[in-house]
Amino acid sequence: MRVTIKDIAKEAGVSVTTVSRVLNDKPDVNIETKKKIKKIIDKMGYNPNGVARGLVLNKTNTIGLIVPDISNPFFPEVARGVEHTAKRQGYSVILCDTDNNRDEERQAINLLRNKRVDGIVIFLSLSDKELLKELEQRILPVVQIADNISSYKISSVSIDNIKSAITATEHLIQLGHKKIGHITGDLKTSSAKNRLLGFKRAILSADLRYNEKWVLEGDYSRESGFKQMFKILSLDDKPTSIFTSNDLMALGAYEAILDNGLNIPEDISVIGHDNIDISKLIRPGLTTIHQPKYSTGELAAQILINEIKGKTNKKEAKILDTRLVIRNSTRKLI
Amino acid sequence: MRVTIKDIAKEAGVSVTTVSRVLNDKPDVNIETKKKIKKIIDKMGYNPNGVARGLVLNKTNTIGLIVPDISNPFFPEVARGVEHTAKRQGYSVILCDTDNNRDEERQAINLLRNKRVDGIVIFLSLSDKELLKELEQRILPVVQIADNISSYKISSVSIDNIKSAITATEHLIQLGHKKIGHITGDLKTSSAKNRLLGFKRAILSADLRYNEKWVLEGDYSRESGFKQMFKILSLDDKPTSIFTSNDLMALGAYEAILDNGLNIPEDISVIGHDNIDISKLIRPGLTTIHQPKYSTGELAAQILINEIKGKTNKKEAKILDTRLVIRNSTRKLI
DNA sequence: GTGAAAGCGCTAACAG
DNA sequence: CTGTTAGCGCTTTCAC
Repeated sequence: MRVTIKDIAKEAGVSVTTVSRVLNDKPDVNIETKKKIKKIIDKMGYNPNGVARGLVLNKTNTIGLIVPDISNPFFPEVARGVEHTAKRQGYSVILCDTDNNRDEERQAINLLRNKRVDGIVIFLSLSDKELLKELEQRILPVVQIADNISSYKISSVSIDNIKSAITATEHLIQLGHKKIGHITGDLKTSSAKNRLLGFKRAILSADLRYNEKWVLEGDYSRESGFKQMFKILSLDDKPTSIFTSNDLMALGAYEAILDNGLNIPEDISVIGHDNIDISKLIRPGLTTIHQPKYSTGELAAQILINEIKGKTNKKEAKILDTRLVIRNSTRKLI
Repeated sequence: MRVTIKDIAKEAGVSVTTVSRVLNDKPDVNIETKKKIKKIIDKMGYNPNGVARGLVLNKTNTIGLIVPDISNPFFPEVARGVEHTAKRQGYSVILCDTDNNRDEERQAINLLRNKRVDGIVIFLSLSDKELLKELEQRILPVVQIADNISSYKISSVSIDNIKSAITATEHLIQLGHKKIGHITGDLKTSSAKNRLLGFKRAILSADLRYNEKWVLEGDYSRESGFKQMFKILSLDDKPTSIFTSNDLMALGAYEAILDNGLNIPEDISVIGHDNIDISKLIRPGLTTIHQPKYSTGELAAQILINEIKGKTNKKEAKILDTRLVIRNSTRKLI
C-alpha cells in the first residue's frame, strides 16, 4: 500500500489536517511540528495524491493540447511552447493527436472533459463551426490556435495570412518579377484561402497580370507542390517566380524545377511560407515567411492559464507578427 | 454546478449504483431502466468525472511520456506512435519535455507520480544510472526508449547501434572507399559510443586504416557536423567518404563540403544515421540508416500498457531493426 | 496551533 | 435486478 497523508499523520502523532497544512504551506502550524512532519514525509517517501486533491479542489492543474498531427513540422515547436509555459506555471499537458480527423477532435475534447483538464489549447484541422459553437458554450476555457479568428467567444492566437502572403508576393515583385505563380494550400482551410487572397491583392495592386494558369491548388503536401509545379512548368508561357503557400510545397516545387533542368533562383525564384527548420537546411536556402511557432504555443498557453485563473474574462484575439526571411531561392530578375 | 451521477440518479428515480452500472456496462440492470438512464444522461449532458473514478479505481488511464526535446526531429514521430497506441487502448498521454536537462527529468517523474499516471515511457537524455536505479524500485511500470539496454529491471526498446554503424560503414567500404572518416555524436551518450565502436569494427575487419585524424567528436548538432567536417577537409590527406553519427550532422557536413568547393558524392560520399524527414528532402538525398521512430513509440507504449494491465511480469528488451537507405550522397569510388 | 468531521464524485461489496 | 453503505485521499470549515 502506498503511503498516504493518514500514515504521515499517524507517524507524526498529529491529525491529517495538520499534515495537509504543511503540505500546502498554510500558516498556523507550529514551526516544530512542521519540521517534524516534513522529516517524516521525506523519510517515508510520501508523494501526495494529485487525483484526490483534484477531486476536492475541482481542478487538475492539467491542460489539454489538441493538434492535427504532431509529426507535421509545424506542431512540435508549438507543443514545446505550450509545454514550457504550462510547466512554468504548474500545469501539465495532455497531448491529443487527432490525425487530421474531425471525429477524433470531438473525441479528444470529450476525453479531456472527462479527465477534467482545466482548459484546452486546440488547433482545428479544418474550421468546424459546429464544434466551435459547442466549445463556446462550455464552461471550460479554450484557446484556439487558428489561421483566422473563427469565433469572438473563444480566445485565439493566429497570424495575418493575408498580410504575410502580400509580403511574400511583394518581395517577388520588388525583385522585378512580373510573371508570378502561386500554389495554394488546401482551399478548405482558411489559411490557404487567405494566402491566396493576399497573393491576388498584391498582384493586382502592382498592376500585374493575374494569370489563372499560374495559380494551382495544392494541399500543403510536398507531393502536391511537386505535381502542380510540374504542371506550371509544362506551360509555354511560364512564370519566372512562384509563391507556394507553405514550405513543404516549396520543396516539392524545387524537385519539379530541378527535374525540368531549371535552376533556382537563376531560372525561377521560389518563396515559401512558415519557415520550418528544413528551409534553412536545403540548398538553395528557401526564402520564406517566418511564422512564430514557439511563441504561438507559449502565448496560447499563457492566455489559457490566465483564463483558468480567472484573471480575465474578456476573450483575446492575438495576431502574431510574421516576417520575411530572405535566403537564396529568390533573386532579382535580370 | 456540473451534473453528477447523483443528479442522474435522482432524475431517473434510481440509486447511483444503478447509474454507475449502466455507465460501466455492467450486467444486472433491467433493459428498460438502462434505456431510461441513458436517455437522461444524454439529455442532461452528463460527463462522468474521471478524477473521482481515478481516485476509487486507483488508476487514471493516463501514461506519461518524457522526452528530451519534442522539437528534435526524432521525437515527434515517437510521440505519435506512443499517443496512437495509447489512445487505441483507452489511455491518454501527458507529455513532458525535459529540455535535455537531468533535473527536469527527475521533476517530470515526480510530477507524473503525483498525477498518478499508470506508467511512464521515458527517453533519458544521458544515461542517468541513479535515476534508473530509482525507477527500478518504484512500483510504477516504466519503459525506456534507449540506445542500449541500461537496466535489466526496466523494459526497453532500442536499436543495435553497433550493428547499424557497421552497416553504414560497410556500405562505404563496398563502394570501394578506403579512406573513411567519422564524426561521432556526443560521446557521453551510449548511442554515439556504440556507433563509433561499430565504425571501428567495420574499418578494422576490412583491413582498412583507422586514421584518428578522420574521426572527430561532434555533439549531434548540425553546427558540430559543419565544424568537424571543415576540420577534416583542411587535412592534406582527406578521406573520400564520411559517416556522421546522425543526419543533422550530415547536413552540417554537406555545408562544409560545399563551402570547400567540393561536390557530393563526386568528391566525397556522405552517409548519415536516423533517416529523419529532411534526409529525403535535401539534395543530394542523404544515404542513411533508417531508425524506426513511429514503431519505437508504438512498441514502447504497447509494452508499457501490457505491464500496466499485468499481462506480463517479465521485462522485455526489444531491439528494433534498422536498415540502410541508399540515396544519392554516396557513390562508388572511381 | 490543532483536530473532528463533512464531503468532492465515483465504485464495489453486501444485502435484499 | 436494485439500493445501502463504506470508502478512495485529500482539503476545508468550524470548534476548541
